[in-house]
Amino acid sequence: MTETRLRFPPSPTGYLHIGGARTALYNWLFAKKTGGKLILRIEDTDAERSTEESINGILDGLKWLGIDWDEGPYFQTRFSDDHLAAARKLLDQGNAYKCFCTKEVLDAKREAALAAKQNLGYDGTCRHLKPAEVRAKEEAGIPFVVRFRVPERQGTLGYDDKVLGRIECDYREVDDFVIVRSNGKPLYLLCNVVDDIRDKISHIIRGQDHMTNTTRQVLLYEALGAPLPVFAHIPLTLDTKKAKISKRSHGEIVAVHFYREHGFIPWAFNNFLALLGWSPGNDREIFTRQEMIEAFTLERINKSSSIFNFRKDDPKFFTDPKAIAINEHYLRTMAIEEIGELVRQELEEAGLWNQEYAGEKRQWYLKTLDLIRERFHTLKDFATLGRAYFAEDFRIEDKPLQKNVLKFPELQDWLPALADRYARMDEFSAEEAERLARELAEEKDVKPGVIINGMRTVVTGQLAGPSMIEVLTAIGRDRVVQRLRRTGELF
RNA sequence: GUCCUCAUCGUCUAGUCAGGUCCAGGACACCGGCCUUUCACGCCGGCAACACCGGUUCAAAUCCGGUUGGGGACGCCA
Repeated sequence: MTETRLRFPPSPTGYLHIGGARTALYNWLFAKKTGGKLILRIEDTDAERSTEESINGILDGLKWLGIDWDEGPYFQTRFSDDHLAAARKLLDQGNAYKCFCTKEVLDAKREAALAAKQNLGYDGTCRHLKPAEVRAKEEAGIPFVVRFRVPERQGTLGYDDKVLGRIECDYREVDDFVIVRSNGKPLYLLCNVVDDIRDKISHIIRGQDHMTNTTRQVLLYEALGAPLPVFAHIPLTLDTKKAKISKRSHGEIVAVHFYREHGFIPWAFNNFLALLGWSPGNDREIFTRQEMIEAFTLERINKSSSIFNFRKDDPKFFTDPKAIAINEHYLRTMAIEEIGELVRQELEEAGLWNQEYAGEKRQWYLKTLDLIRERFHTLKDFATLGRAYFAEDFRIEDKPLQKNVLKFPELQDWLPALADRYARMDEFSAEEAERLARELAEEKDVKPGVIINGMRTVVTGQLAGPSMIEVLTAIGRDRVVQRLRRTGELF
């Protein structure tokens, strides 16, 4: 069997969004699974909308996700000679013709058709122009586009789709489409096919929004004398109102960089994305890279589109709850050393990183992460909710402050007193520290919870957290004593 | 308007090709309980779906037809 060759061809007109990322992921998975190659091709033929910034954004997004490619990035505009040669060939073969209809006229016709609820396609005005007429118009300097001449055949054309099965369409339904602009620049439908032929692409995995393009491109392959690749049209991701997600209407929430900035673990996000339109056929949902590569097949991609279930302005779930759940799963189960690396980046960004965490304090660092990761949702939480473990300038949240501290003014005396007892201990052990706390509660005739919860608030700033014993050892005697002694400042 | 296409819990989905093992399984979310003098994790339990109508068949989520609903495309964008 010859090598499988896949491609991911983003147009650099904006950031990488989750739909594109998922398409890239599926291509990547299939390439890896079949031992093939993934080609990255930047389709920048739309000069007006393509930007350098966007190219970098897409590359960064893919790198963050860990989707690597074997060839490229190629830039489509570098191959315009190939595209124009193909257009020339089609023109010479009679598979294409020059069309002198102006954009204004076509737009007007389209608008009229839309208003009259008529068919929208090109009416073929220039299709039957005689050679002499063409020559005359050319000599008169009238600009023209090159249109593909859809064969006049009975019956249907189509292709076998790996996801959807046989797709067919009547020849009469396909309008003559433009392959070269009037400014001489080739268009997507043509460029895409020419590049795929040159790059020897064997499998095209792309969104279902390309289905009508594929129908037309099938004709291009035939006219260019090239074999058809395997097509797999994957379902689209829609928003909760079942509209196609787009950068324009949804903004940041559908951007890959949003998830990087919100502390997602890259592979966890891939794992979520993969499940949006694919399943292994059993109840398995969590996969390592290797496991997913092995499990992935085109046949198991879903036919129907899925909904990206983010709820705008939801305080608890800032994106699809399942995405967060999967991220949490990885956060709790990944090897602590790996988490350590990811959190290191967060701490560095927040200015909380201490080089000793990689050296003599490494054990403490990893143990602390392991202690606090249980109730976190994203990598960001280590630097925010977990700030008290790494710095002194942590904020005491208002809710626990009210509930656990201010409600008991006596704590102003009790907690510093407890701090003194801690300071006097020969050896600071968790068990003994807890015993002393309970002893104090008994002396003052209050429930231990008053002391313990007050202490948690003062020491960590949080309403919730690991058991107090563990917190004490993680933060360490010196810092605990210091913080308890300053309880009065909170009143 | 035309063409293409899809249809199982709120969401992601298993089951559909090879009809019976499915009064439909898992996950997320939600609700309740256990654990925990915090909160979570974990564990246990609960809620919740075969779009509709016909046909084929001893038997239909599964096959066929239609209806309805959803999505996509119809650019000198990609």
